[in-house]
Amino acid sequence: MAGAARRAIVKTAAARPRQRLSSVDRRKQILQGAISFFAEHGFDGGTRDLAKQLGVTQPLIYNYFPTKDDLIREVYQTVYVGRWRADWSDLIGDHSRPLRERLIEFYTRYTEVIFSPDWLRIYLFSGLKGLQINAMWISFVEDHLIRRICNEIRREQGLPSAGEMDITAAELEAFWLFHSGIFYYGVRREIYKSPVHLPLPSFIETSVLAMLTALPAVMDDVVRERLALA
Amino acid sequence: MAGAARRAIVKTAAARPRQRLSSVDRRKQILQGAISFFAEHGFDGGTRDLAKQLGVTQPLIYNYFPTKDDLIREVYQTVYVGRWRADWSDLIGDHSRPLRERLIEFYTRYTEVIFSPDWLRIYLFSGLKGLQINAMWISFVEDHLIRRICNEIRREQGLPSAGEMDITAAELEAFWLFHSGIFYYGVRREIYKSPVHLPLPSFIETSVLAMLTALPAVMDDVVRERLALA
DNA sequence: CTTGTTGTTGATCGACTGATAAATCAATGC
DNA sequence: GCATTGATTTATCAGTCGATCAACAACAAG
Repeated sequence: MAGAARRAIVKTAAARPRQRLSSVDRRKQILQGAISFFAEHGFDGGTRDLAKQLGVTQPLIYNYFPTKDDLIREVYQTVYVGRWRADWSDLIGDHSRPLRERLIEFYTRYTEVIFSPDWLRIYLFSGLKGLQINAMWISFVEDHLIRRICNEIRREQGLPSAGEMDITAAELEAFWLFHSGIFYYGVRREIYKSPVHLPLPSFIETSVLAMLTALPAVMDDVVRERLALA
Repeated sequence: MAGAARRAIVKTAAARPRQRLSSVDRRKQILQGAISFFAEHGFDGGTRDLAKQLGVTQPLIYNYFPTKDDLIREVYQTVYVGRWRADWSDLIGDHSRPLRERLIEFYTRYTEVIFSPDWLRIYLFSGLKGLQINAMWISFVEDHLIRRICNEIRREQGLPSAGEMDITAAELEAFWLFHSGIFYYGVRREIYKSPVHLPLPSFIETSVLAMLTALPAVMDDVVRERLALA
């Protein structure tokens, strides 16, 4: 009787009835919810609040993830490892198109992925927590993007390729200067909600122009130094 | 007797006796301790741990700061409002020295202040917490530094001053690109503990070179566009 | 309609949080 | 030396945290 009455209430009330999902679907739902929840509240956000946002009870989370840390680990896995696009490096090396065009397209694609509050906020949180995610992402960016782009600019300038002469520290840092500048545009806009003065496409165009003007100057400087030593 | 015995122990033992400081000194000590503590652990760090790091008991903190939020507010006040150097803008406008030299010196001084783990970590934490500190700092930087530097570069290039023709969106963002790039060097080094390829002085030199090469190019672009419209 | 499986919940534990109040102790003035 | 003032501590409260477990309920098979 109590059961019947309860069921009736449950069917009419706004408070939705017990939603019964398949094991895999529920797991996915919790993981996706956790991504946006931890992005907003940081990893110190409580599992009860996360459960409330998901519309389930807190112990249910522990049915799918043994500990909160396990859940967090999967969040990282999904957001970072899962969003790196393998074709980014291919795009950079596509000699059938002018470098300027390739760079603009690359940064358009790249920022489509990382300029989301989820991606940026979790990235910043994890950096402050001292996890190695950021250092890993940075070294990945350096190996798969920055060194390649430096090499393309060398090629464009008629300078020796990376195979013939290692990318120098000055070149790497000069490119990091630009790359970080673009990253930080996203942080200003998405995290600090600070007004930016150009829409993203124009900003990318301007940045690529600046990049392609400044890097050859730095390279000349470096190469001149190398030659002086030789 | 027990008192005397205790005093004797206390004088010799490592566990220090009840340190009785003046009200103002204790307040300062707690505030300074809070800066480094919150920088390391974030604002979710517990007051008990902070007290332990200070070598005092937890309730003592509440004798000087009514709530934890009050303490945090004073941390912000001390770190940000208190560390802006008024002479930075003067330095930039000192026409008796070449612009390149001024910029190198400015960024040397500027990074001396902000490239500390305390400053950077609290800055990043507060940004994620949604406080307005960051947006405030950014607009301060834009008004007191970036616009002035853009104006100096205009002057160097024989272009109309900011008074005659407003600094354009493209110029602002182009400069933000560099400024953020320098900021992020500090984040990579101090927060992510990621290897950087140049020591700071060389990095600043390279960045200023890149800046002074690229910005005129962007400006030419902009001015050409303006003239075409006129 | 009954039974078995399993997704889901309510109740609860111990540890820890910010905060309070009363007790204690060190220094100062007399 | 003694009393007073105020800095500091001990003890404690209510609330929240991550985590556990037995009870409950939805669906499928028989």
